[in-house]
Amino acid sequence: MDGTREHDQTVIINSLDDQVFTVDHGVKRVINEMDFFSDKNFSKDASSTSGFKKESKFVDGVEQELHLNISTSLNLLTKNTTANNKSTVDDNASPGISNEFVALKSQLDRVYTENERLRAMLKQTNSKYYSLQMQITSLLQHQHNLKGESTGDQKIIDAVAQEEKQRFLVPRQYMDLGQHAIDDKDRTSHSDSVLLKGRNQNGSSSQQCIEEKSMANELQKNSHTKIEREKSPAEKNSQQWIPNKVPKFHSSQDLSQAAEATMKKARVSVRARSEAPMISDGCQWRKYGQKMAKGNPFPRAYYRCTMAVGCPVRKQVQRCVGDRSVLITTYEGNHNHPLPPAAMAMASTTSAAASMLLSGPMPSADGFMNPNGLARTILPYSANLASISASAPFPTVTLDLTNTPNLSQLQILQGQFTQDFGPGPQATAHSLYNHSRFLPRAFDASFPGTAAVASDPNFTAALAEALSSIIANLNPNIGIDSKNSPKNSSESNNGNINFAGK
DNA sequence: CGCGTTTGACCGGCGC
DNA sequence: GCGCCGGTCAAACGCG
Repeated sequence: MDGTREHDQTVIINSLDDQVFTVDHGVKRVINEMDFFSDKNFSKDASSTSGFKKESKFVDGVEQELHLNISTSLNLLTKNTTANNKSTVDDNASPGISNEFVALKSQLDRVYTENERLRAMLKQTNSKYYSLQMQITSLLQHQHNLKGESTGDQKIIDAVAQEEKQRFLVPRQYMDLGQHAIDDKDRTSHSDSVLLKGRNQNGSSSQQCIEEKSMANELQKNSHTKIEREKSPAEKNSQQWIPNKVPKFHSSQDLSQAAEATMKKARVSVRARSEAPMISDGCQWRKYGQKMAKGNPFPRAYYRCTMAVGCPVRKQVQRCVGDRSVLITTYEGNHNHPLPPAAMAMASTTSAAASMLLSGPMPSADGFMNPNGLARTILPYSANLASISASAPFPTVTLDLTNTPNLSQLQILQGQFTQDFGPGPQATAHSLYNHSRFLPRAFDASFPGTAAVASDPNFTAALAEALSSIIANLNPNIGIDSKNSPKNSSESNNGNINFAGK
């Protein structure tokens, strides 16, 4: 019965303190903080995850190596192995228990198969995002190099300007929207409804959302107040951090600059349940300030990215006044440096969401982008997950990861897509279909342990990655300029098909 | 001693 | 013009 002892080791996620335990014959041991974005979790080298190495031995005849994240899902899906925090098979099991063991084994086999499928999905998604992020980074760096090195070459400048102009054609519309939003408070309040409806089902939903919107608006408002003194020489040279003022633009060149500035000022707010002071997103942050925000008893912490000198990315972390367990993390700016795979997920999420916000092809009859329509169209299946606020000069997309939409909600998505987008490219529609197959599976509340996973901040961050994947697929303008990298763009689509096919 | 955090001061924008 | 507010700075402090 030695083989059955392997079943005694299970992984339990404590959704409250984000710690992962192994249960070895009833002895609970804390391994470490689980981080869906850490290298080790996505690494093929399972041995690097020292704490989970023992998970590798599992069931006879089944591949032994399991990744942390998959192991987590596995055990969460197998309530029989986790529900009681103890082994379901005794070392001295009688023959009468053998039937139960066989049943458990078959169940584990099924679960393992399911996890294999999920693992393939995760790997596919992760690799796709890594690829996309690297393309974005290289493109941005290439553009900056062109700008910086060829000040005397008017042709290159013009080419870059032209490229920028095309790239930010829609953000120009957004600038109109922003001004429009400022000038017309009625419309502003109307757009606010995007945030206020269709959210949490609990009683604090409105308060939470209002608080969140307030924070986002505060960010946006105060983004104007960036002052020259904060810029270090390195930052000035790198052009990565420009004052958040909204200058008046008269020429097309100014407009492109404005669009670029707007692009950098797009904000992504992530709501996730976490008892930890900060969600783990794989980046290195340094705290540079803390303030008590009006109307919120919890302090707001200010962090800046320290992975590279002069990286303009900043984030604010604050607890929701309505629900203390909800951590609101607001990201601003784009990284000016390559990111480790561990940080790629959240960075891709925020980047994709910001890109979606700023480059979404959302023309409307009146010439303005309707933020409601934007949210409804780009995020047709995630009405409870993402929302867009355009009530301030700088847009904010909010990823609400505190909820787990039910299956019925997500099953509507496909229909909504066809309705909103009409018959689109086959690859895109296919990828949506695939995602819609993936998401309900991930969110299905009927799955044992899903709620616990969903409440884990790291899981929610991983969920954000999946969400951004969908967002990126729905919006072909996101992430990379297709004309610059048609091959990769094509590969991306193919990847989606493969993503679903497995 | 170096690095990160804390915290009071300072700044500019905005509303009245 | 004044006060409020959010964001940032930078000196002081703590920790390894």
